[in-house]
Amino acid sequence: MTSSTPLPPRRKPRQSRAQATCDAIITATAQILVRDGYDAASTNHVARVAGVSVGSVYQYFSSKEALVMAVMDRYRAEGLTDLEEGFARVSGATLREALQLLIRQLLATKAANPRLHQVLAEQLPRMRQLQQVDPYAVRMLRMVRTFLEPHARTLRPRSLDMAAFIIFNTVESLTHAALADRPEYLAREDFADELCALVIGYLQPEREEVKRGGRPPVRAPRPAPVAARKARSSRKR
Amino acid sequence: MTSSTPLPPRRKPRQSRAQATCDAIITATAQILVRDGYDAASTNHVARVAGVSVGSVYQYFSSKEALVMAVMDRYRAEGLTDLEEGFARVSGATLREALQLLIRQLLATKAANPRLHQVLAEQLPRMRQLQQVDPYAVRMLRMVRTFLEPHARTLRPRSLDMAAFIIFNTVESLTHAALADRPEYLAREDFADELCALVIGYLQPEREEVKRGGRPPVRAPRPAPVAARKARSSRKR
DNA sequence: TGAGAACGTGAGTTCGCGCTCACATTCTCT
DNA sequence: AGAGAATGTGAGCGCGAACTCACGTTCTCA
Repeated sequence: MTSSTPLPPRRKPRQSRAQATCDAIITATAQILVRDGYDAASTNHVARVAGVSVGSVYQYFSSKEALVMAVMDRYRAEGLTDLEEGFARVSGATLREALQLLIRQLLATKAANPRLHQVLAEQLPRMRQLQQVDPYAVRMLRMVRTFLEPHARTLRPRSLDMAAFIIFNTVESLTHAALADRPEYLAREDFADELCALVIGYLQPEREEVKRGGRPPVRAPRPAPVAARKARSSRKR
Repeated sequence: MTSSTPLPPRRKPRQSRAQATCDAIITATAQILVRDGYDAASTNHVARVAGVSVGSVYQYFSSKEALVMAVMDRYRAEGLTDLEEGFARVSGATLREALQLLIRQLLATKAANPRLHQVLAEQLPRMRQLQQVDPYAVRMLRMVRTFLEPHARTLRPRSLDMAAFIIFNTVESLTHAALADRPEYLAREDFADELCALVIGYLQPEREEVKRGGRPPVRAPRPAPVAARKARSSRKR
């Protein structure tokens, strides 16, 4: 009874040789995705680049989608552990400091391999059709929520779940938008600063209206130690 | 010289019959996209649903991508004029009021035809490859920037271009994220409120730290270029 | 050492896609 | 009316994709 299983499940590598084949296939897929995009990643092409035969590809991956999914899993697993470490590293810091570090880390991760993250982000919806619930997203959201929890009393949002959803997707989406439209933003410090401001401003409790045309009412117990912005009479265009 | 042009350009409908055919094709494409997704929208299928022959499709659209692009153009043109009206309607309001209205309007638009907006958003990157610069995005960004301009003096962000980019993509992306992962959010008032809080919090000038405990001085990784010492009398500007 | 499991092969099958073209029909305009 | 432009038709071509299968090779382990 060595007949192949109906459809999705495939043989798992048991020998190290097989594991190597598997890795080579995933690596080749990633390479092609980066260099030539999704449409160029045909199974035959992947096999050729990986130095194996098509048959071998289908030993371990039930379809082309499974192939791309494997690439996603590999790199998202990295991102996940990185971020976990990041959370651990900032456990004692203030919210602001923590966010500054974490956001910068996330930006750096994507900037390190922009094309890959771009292609994967674009293919995410396609993957969602095959995988009803995305465990990666679930874990990410849970991490953010756990991070917010101790500060809950001092934060404005009442639903931490929604807050986690909003924060996570804001940072992730803006990174991808920059990746696609404004690649130069990724390396700019001020972009990271803006992301921080966005998240922090969201988390802070409400305050009075900003009056139109009036001076900004700084109503704080203590003047901000933040370096005052250089006053400019003319805004940049 | 009535020979067909090499590739991209196609005949434009001159008679009303042709215009009707064209409309039917676009409508059919949209229908299929909504019902069955991008992969099911083959040219033959589109033709069948539209009640015309494949040849007719290729009279007016040079490729399958052009077909999808036409669908995007149709619905984005609607969204654009809607938003333009929205901006006009809130010209006298405060920033907060204006944002509340505009964000709610945008959410309502997407909620009215969620599947379509979802599919189109997913195909946007593919379209970008064919259309170097997206005039829709450009106009949207310009509208947001123009909207921000009169308030510039009271806003925190120094670069209005970056601010427009961030605000537009934040709202757009979060809407799509909700569309895909939390469809129930789209109709919830509190979600719209959170989006408003996000944008307003971002635009407002900075203030004191949220944290009350031992607060280390906020050191932006990149200190202000000119400030030699902490200016205590920073009433700014 | 050898039997059977795991692994690897790649020519070949199937399929449906995007797209064309030679031709038919309908409209416009004098 | 009728010439010519505009519009519409759909069988079919070429192609390359995803995927299979009958068979060879290598490993494992009693």
